[in-house]
Amino acid sequence: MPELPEVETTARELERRVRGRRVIDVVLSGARLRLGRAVDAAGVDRAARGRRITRVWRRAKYLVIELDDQALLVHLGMSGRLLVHPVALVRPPHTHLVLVLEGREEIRFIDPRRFGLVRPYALAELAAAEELAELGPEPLSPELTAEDFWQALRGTQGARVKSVLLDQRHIAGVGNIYACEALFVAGIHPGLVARGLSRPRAEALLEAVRVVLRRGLENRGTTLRDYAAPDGQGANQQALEVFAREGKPCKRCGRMVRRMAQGGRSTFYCPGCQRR
DNA sequence: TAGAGCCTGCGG
DNA sequence: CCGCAGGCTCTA
Repeated sequence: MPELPEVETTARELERRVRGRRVIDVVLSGARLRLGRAVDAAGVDRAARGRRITRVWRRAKYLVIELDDQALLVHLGMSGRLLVHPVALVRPPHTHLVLVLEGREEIRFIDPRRFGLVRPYALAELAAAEELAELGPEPLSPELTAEDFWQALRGTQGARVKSVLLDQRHIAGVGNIYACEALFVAGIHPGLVARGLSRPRAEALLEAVRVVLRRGLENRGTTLRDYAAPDGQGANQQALEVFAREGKPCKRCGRMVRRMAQGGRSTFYCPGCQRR
């Protein structure tokens, strides 16, 4: 569920709410998370218990909760949330990690589908973490130039442009919603072979990615089902042009928005506004 | 570069 | 009951 704007919103709100607080207890559900792998319970406990939360930040769709010289790397998968809640004995189903803080509040990681990830790292080892090793550039960073992006597109084989946007090795943090929205804003058909995009169209696409991500951030993310940040739901759903709007009229040209399958995911697009 | 698989929950 | 869901990884 969560893409760059949702994860960034979660990071900012966590930072605001819990930075500087000490973790006095750690509770794990024991459930297996991503790929059916067990969470390193002893490692998580060691990394968090008794330490102070010094910083919370985002890289791609990963969150990093820094605790002094330790860190927890967290991915929300499809259905994960990180919430701040008053301490309670009874917690909602699918609560897989709780960091109990001084001050009668706790951070809860709740993930019904269990595609998420929680993994402890020594802060000094984080830069070499396998999860972060192959990630491409941050789309909102000025260090990513249109030229770089165009070269990345040109370096792909036969991949469609939509799939390339989802590939975290080329550009990090874009998911299904914002990929569809960016292609609409750029007027590009999702089925185009990425390698064949002209330099001006590549530049327009990068600009569109930035526009939709910034808008998503301003709206604190898109809540279609159950996404929520610590301070509540997002508002970006009302700004969506094509995503989840199959059969509805395009807001720009009035033609019906279509849905097609690409790589096992749904792609929403307007056949009038998005050209090959 | 598809497709399956990992999971639960919801809406039609 | 079936299909579908803001992700990622491994396989053919």
